[in-house]
Amino acid sequence: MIGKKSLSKTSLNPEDLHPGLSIDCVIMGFDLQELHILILRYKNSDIWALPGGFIRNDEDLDSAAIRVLQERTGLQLPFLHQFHTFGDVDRKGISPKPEHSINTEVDLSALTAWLEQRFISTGYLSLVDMKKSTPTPDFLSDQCQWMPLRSIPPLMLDHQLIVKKALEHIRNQINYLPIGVNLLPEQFTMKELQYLYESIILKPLDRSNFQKKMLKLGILDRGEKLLEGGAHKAPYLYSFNPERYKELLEKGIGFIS
Amino acid sequence: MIGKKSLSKTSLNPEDLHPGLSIDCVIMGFDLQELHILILRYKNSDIWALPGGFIRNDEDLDSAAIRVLQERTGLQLPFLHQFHTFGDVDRKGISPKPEHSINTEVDLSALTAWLEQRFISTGYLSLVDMKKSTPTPDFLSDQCQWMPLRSIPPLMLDHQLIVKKALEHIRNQINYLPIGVNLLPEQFTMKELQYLYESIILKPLDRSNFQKKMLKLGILDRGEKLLEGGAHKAPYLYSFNPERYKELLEKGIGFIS
DNA sequence: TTTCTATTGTGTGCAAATTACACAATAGAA
DNA sequence: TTCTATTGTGTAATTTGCACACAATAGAAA
Repeated sequence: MIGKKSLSKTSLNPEDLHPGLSIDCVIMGFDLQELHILILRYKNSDIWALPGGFIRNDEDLDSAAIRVLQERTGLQLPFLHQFHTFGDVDRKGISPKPEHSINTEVDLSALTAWLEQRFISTGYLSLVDMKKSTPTPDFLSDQCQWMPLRSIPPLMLDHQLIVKKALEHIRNQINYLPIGVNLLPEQFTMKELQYLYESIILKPLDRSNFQKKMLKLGILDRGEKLLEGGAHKAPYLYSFNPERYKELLEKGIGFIS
Repeated sequence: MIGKKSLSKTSLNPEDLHPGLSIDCVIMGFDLQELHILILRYKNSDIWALPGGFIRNDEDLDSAAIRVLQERTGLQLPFLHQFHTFGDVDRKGISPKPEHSINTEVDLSALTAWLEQRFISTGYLSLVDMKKSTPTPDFLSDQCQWMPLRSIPPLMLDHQLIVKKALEHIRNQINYLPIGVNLLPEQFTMKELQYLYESIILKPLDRSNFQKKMLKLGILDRGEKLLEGGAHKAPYLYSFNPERYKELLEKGIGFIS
């Protein structure tokens, strides 16, 4: 390696990076009956973008995605899944450019040139428990926050399209992705689980039949009653049975038909 | 553009290409009750590989894939679908290197260096009518031919994995991909259609129920009797009704359950 | 010509899943 | 104590899936 700086977890030296390719992550969470995604606001601007990053020469594509996920959410073992690679000619010019760098060893003009090239970008979908994640901005941004899907602002480049594709992917793969386990907290009510699925397929589900179907799958353990709250019969708290859940996912048997 | 050679359909000048990224195509056909894929044998070697190519700077990723498809099969409007991007660190060293070039204007050492770099590669699945395609080798190979899936030789790099992923993809998306229309000739018997699906899911289907299901979907037009051949009741020849087929694909309703 | 054989197109019965409701149970509010 | 909203469960009608039965028939065999 002849780079200005030896490789480290935080280096961003173009010489150490795989050229022409980036990663964009659609990080999904669920709260208040709504899907959320994590987005960044670039420094001194109103430009919002998906969390992303580059692939180091000594790193697998998947590892790069895991690293980006960890850096933005603080999660050690995030669930993630590659869904599409975006390669239109006009994917160039990440904005804004960095005005200064904390790391004085990095060549700023080289970095700016790097950020201006055309990038083909691989999209990764990640499903996380919002409450366990700690959103952290990257070196280009000064804000990183959860935003409900129906109120995300315009995004940089084709990031809107990437989000759309991620949503199509999760709908397509709804019976093969660990949606409940990753998006819900340890304990949840049947209604929360139903809202989660409804927010994905954008269609109402029959409460009674949904409940029976989920129970019949055998993936839920029933806990104690939920006491506080509503002026009505208290619902049970459920949790997933990890083994049965995993089994079912592999077979890909239907949560939703 | 300052390249040695102006851009043309056939140029392979590293300066004109997007760095670090390639395309690999799993081109599928169906014949004699078996799935086939198109593979290349590199010049003066026994090394087999998937048809692939690079992305030009003035070209979308999808367009590059279409171009590769057209060059290898001669088909004008091939069906193709991106399915996964392969990015492990050890994906480097396309072999063998070209010993000489027909195009003397291309810098051979630059080309060799280009072929030695690490490539991240996007996989495309294509479904074609074998009888309408004319397999054509590329500048690195001297053989291009259809091979039944169960007898493909060892392939370069991780191409075996790419084929495996393509098969998983087609199985996953079996109800959303235009399998019949693209893989079968204009007219076919119900049995041929059944064999096609069986060769994909690798499970036998009940003939009687399969037939009724397909007819009930309303995507088939029934033609005249097939006369020649077997010493038994002659089967009808069917063809797809393009409009109904397209409708059904969009809704994604199940050919196979 | 007649009979036989392999395969096609269609029918039938039963089990399982889907769908649309009905209803009793109950935590907290009135 | 009664009321209300919601939960957990039940049930009947319908659709779908699945295994197998059977008549029709093109060509081969007799």
